[in-house]
Amino acid sequence: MSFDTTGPRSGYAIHETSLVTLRSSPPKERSDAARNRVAVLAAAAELFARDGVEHVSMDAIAAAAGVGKGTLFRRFGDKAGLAVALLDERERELQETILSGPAPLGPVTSTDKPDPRERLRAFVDAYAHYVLAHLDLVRMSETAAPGARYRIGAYRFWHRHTALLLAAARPGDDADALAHVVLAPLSAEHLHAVVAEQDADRALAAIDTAVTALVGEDVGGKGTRGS
Amino acid sequence: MSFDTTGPRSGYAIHETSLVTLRSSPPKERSDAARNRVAVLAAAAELFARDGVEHVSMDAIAAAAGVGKGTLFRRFGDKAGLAVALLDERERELQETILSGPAPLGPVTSTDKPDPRERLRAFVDAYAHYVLAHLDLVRMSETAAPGARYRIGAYRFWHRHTALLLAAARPGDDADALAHVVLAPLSAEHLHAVVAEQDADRALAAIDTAVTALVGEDVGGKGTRGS
DNA sequence: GACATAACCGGACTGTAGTCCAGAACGGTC
DNA sequence: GACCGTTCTGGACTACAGTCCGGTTATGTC
Repeated sequence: MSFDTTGPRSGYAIHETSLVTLRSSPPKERSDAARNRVAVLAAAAELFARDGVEHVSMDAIAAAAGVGKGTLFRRFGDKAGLAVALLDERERELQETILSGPAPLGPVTSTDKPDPRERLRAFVDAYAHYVLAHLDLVRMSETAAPGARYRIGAYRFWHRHTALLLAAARPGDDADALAHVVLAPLSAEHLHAVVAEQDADRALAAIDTAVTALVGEDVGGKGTRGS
Repeated sequence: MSFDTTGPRSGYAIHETSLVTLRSSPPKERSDAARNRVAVLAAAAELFARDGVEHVSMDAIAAAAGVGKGTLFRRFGDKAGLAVALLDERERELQETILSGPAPLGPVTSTDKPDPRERLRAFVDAYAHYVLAHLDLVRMSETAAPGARYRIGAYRFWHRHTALLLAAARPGDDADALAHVVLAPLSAEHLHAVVAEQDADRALAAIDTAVTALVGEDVGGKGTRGS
């Protein structure tokens, strides 16, 4: 539970009521600690790439990085934390686009204000692609410890974003609760299983179908279907 | 992976294309094996009730049952398998109602043929209640081993059922893929997290909102909403 | 540059899931 | 009731995640 809070990582924190960027705590990090952090991340990335995320033990990573196990766990908490650190960079990109990038993902558009329905659909699709692209790593970050998915800051970020869009698209509904439902099929565990059984395109299409049914196609909003 | 297939357990198997009841393999079970199975299940149930599912180790169960660890794993495969065996009874009840019980859950109605939309909503609600009632145990059965949820026969049963109803309610869509999406927010891991953060009623209401948006209210089918 | 203090380091240690296999127990046969 | 192939048993064994703490090293101060 005691986590690394010193390093220049974990880019975003979520303000209670709105999405806010916030560089994490003052970059006070001892030089040896910094050296080790880099060594660990490099070693982990290499071992994961070589042997597959599932077959790499924390001992092996510590050994490859030339670092003790204690150091490894002190900095990253657990296996999930290590995965989060490795994903941080790429995740940040997506987060930045969502916060301040061009439509449909972000809020920036030349004409009028962006449509929350389209933004939601675009977000779900983009996020699903992100998870699929780093499936094993994300899966580890979500399942290494029970309940990990819902504890990490990133999930709260995605949840908040989803809830804000839902609140705009479906006023009157319980956006916070609905957002969890929308995010459920985007868990790495779920996508992993579905993709293995069917294939990615069908899974993505089905998710889009469900989201579209929930919020509708676009502003013209003619319900969703008419049987 | 090598599983117990002898005992009178695991009530249903799923035929490739339709829902079929099928008592499992011939009840050929050696008397010592039967004795031990009962002892293990009884010991597990008691320890779980006393100390909480999370805090009971397989060693402890084996010891309490007066049985070796090897026996425990041979019969139940892993922790998830043990949970499945314990849930079997209650799950079977729900399955039976769905297969041959009264509407809205089952297909039996006095008037005309049952409406798949209502049946789907009823099923989702009933299943969610079932999971919530045995949250820790179901959670263990789904998360003890990675991907466990999607391997156990029960999931395939629920998935098949959901897919059949979806195929009737939304012809033209990819029912198999959509069924996975519908089941995603019903995972124990997900419900556990959401219930801890909000509460059960909001979670249930949100799930119902989403399902209703997907299939509509009833046969009268006037789309879902019109902004 | 010596000192004090806080932060960090690493490997021995613990607890648990899951494997393995030599031998015991079963149950059918003559 | 003795024999035999099959199935089951149980505890020693491995591998891994995660904890703990005495010793070490960086950094700010005089």
